[in-house]
Amino acid sequence: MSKKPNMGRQMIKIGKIDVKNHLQVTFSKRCSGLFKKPSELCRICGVEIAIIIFSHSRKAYSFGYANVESINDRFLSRNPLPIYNTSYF
Amino acid sequence: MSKKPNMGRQMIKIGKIDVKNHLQVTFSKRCSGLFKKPSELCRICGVEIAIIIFSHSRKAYSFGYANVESINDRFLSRNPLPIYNTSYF
DNA sequence: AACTATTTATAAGA
DNA sequence: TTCTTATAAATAGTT
Repeated sequence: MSKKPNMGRQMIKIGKIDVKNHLQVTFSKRCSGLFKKPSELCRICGVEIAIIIFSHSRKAYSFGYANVESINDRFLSRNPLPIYNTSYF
Repeated sequence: MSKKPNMGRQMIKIGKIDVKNHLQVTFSKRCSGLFKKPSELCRICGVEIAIIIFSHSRKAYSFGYANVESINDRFLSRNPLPIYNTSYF
């Protein structure tokens, strides 16, 4: 049969992918991985995390992880919170 | 000398850590890891990503990754974008 | 903060 | 898009 062995994960240099199909696949794979860590950090350390992604088509995907304790805390304090810092724009 | 061998990374169950010092260390370690992936996704796939973390003390840490191309695009279109989706609160 | 064994994420291929 | 596999990357426990 002579199967070609799997090359496994390769080290890539972090830069813009120009092959459209490859970009789509990579984006899809990485997106699904992206949300695990914040979700875990929230559950482990009890912080709240929000992630916002703007795709090329300017669609906004947002994901939030929050625990009841800190939401309640914030609600009671009625302290408006900054959403963006200057680094964002 | 008889050094005890390092146990290496252990699998943890994802749940709230109650030991304060341990939590601080874990938060610190994971936070530094957390921002690499979005940053890479931005540079690889050319999307914009923002992350917001609310700590226990209600301090907000936000980090944004954006490329010039899409910022410019958004600026020109003057299209206001939703920041939160319903899952956040 | 550094080390390292091990788990987790993922690039390439199917 | 989903699975497999080899390997890169992240990290839990230790020092």
